[in-house]
Amino acid sequence: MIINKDSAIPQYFQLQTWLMEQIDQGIYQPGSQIPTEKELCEMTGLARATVRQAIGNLVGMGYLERQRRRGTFVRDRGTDAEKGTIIGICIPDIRTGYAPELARGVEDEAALHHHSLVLCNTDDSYVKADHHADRLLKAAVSGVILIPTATSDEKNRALIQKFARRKIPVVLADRTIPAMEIDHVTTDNYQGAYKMTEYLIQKGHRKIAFIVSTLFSTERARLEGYQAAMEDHHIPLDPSIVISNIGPFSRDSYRKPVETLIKRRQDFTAVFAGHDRIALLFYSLADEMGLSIPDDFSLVGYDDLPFTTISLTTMHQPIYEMGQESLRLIMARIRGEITAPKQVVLASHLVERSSVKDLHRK
Amino acid sequence: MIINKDSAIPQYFQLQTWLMEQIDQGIYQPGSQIPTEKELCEMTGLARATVRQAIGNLVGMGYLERQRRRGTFVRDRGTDAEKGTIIGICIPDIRTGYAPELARGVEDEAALHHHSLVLCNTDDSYVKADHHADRLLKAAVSGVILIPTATSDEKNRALIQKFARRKIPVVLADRTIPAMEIDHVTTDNYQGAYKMTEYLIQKGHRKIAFIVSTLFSTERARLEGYQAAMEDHHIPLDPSIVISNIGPFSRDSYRKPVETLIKRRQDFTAVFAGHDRIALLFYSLADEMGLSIPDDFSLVGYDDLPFTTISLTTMHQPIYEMGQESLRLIMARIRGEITAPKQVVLASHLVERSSVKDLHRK
DNA sequence: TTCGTATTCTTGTATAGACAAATAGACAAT
DNA sequence: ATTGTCTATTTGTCTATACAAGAATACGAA
Repeated sequence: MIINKDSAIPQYFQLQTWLMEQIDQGIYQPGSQIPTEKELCEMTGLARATVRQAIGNLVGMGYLERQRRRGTFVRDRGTDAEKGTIIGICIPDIRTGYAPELARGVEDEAALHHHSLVLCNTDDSYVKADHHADRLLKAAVSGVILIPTATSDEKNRALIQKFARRKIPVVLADRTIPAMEIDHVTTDNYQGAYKMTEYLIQKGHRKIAFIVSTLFSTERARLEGYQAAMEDHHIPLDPSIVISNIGPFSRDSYRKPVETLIKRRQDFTAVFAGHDRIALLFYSLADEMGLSIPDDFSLVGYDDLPFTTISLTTMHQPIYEMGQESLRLIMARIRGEITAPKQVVLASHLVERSSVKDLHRK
Repeated sequence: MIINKDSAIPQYFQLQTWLMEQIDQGIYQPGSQIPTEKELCEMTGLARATVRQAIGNLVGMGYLERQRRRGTFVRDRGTDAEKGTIIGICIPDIRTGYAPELARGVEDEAALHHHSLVLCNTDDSYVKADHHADRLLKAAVSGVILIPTATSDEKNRALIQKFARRKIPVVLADRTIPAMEIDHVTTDNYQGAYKMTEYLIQKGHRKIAFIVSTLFSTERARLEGYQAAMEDHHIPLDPSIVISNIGPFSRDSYRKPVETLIKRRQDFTAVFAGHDRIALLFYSLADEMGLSIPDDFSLVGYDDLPFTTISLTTMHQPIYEMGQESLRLIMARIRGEITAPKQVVLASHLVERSSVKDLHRK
């Protein structure tokens, strides 16, 4: 019946596997008693020590629980539900940009379902991300929410592969990797930038400077949206006021290009900053140079970070919701509720404040 | 010799314990081979099955590793080092104040030693913190870094007790609990506020408004430092410009008291804001009311958060280092390197920017 | 009915012995 | 020098048996 004595598979292992199947299939319900050792001996024709070995292993694995004289029972909380699921999150830097908001969204959703969140800061460096990956594997996480680093798609793929080999699902948040079939949660950056550009055009701006780093899929999409909007409105693109060959954002490294751009302000009437932190830098440097926004030039950003001292017109991204969705997606994947790669795209909306001058009503 | 056959303690257990002791004491070095089963049988006079039971348990516990034909070896990485230690951190909100900087300090130090950090946001609520505590216990964390919530000391103590019952050490970061012997890492808020107040006095200010929430040990200490400095300089305290009976900070709830205070600006020349986020609110509201700092009144803060659009004179707190120290302390406690409660107090320093007017040189 | 005691069942501990499987190491053949 | 073969050793798997310990249950006395 259950045990094949001629099989190369050890008999205790056969019994162990069979018992696990019964439990997983719900034939032995959590909390209920499984047959006694003696009964299992009779059922399988094995010696008691062999039966005990199988049961002993399952006890060690958290499937069963033995009680002297009373019998052996299926553990109420199955194996990993016991510890609550642990999810890893790899973000560039918890201190900057939208990372805090995203992390909070993920964590709130995780707490709601009694999961735990392990935090990793990559600083957009592949090497750091790789070390974190090893650490997350050691900590036996059940899934990973990853914001791809500012490196080649190749390396980001390798990183994901590292988890895939251990059957650990990965969900990309915010940024994506081109030509890769993988779960991800983003906003429609192309549409967002398109609409923002149209907004500026509608306000009478035709010379619109643009600054992003093409290292990131999000910012590439914004660049494309900007270009498409300009073309659709038959406005010639001026490459000299489009800066895209720069690295990941830092105030220091962006200072020079931004300063240079501001000095050339006779060539444009508005600046579309790739994200709010760049826009903030424009404010700082404009202030230093004795200029004011939107009097000397108009400015828009992207993200809608919670700044309180400036009044920036920007594209609101639902960062918190993106975090929540990411966690929901990874949990659905872990539970095997979805099989095909799923892409969630959230809508953004324009938040009009006072950093753009309407050129029509001078 | 090793085994007492008459003892009530099972013989396999005696052997198991003995082997663990040998390993812990380094008599059997990591990576080295322990005696073969046969040898152990001869050494102890036990049957091989009994010896195997002891060894089997130790293999399950991660102490030993069996290799067919080669022998049984002491595992290189001892038991919990295997999975890396998991540390929990409970902070009010990862999005606000110094929380991101603190979390980053903790995480960097943790990553350096291959530990993992589980993030919990308490929103300064005891109920949320309590739920997080249950979750951290389930996740089997080895230690917890806690920022006490804005509730009674009683409840915060109960929270710590919850961990203590499970022998999980807790380190308090930033805030402390009065009359409690527990590891903590703080800065000297009393001294810091004292020095800051002296700075204002030295700049010619005598009517200095002060605003904090006494729910927090840090802010209480700052209030005391302020009062002591005023008294030491024989300046009478004016209770009408000291606001302390307010709850945890939020822009909405602080808006009214701050506005009211600003309207009474004929009663003071400078405001000492309990922390930078309050100071930032002063900037916003002053701006709304058409006032400017430091022309209409001087302002100082506390924390030195990385604002880039205002130029606030403030007390720099080494938040990042506080995070690092917290992690070092909890690890030392976990490893049992310290026994007596240890308090780490880090130094702050004044950062002079341009939010204070020197009243001497009008 | 209630309480204490004896019985019985189930897991816990322990022994003795056997064959299987894998591999280090010695030895032989190429 | 390399390769193949054999042997001894060590862990892996398995059987059969025995008694101990603890808990549920049945039974009998108060």
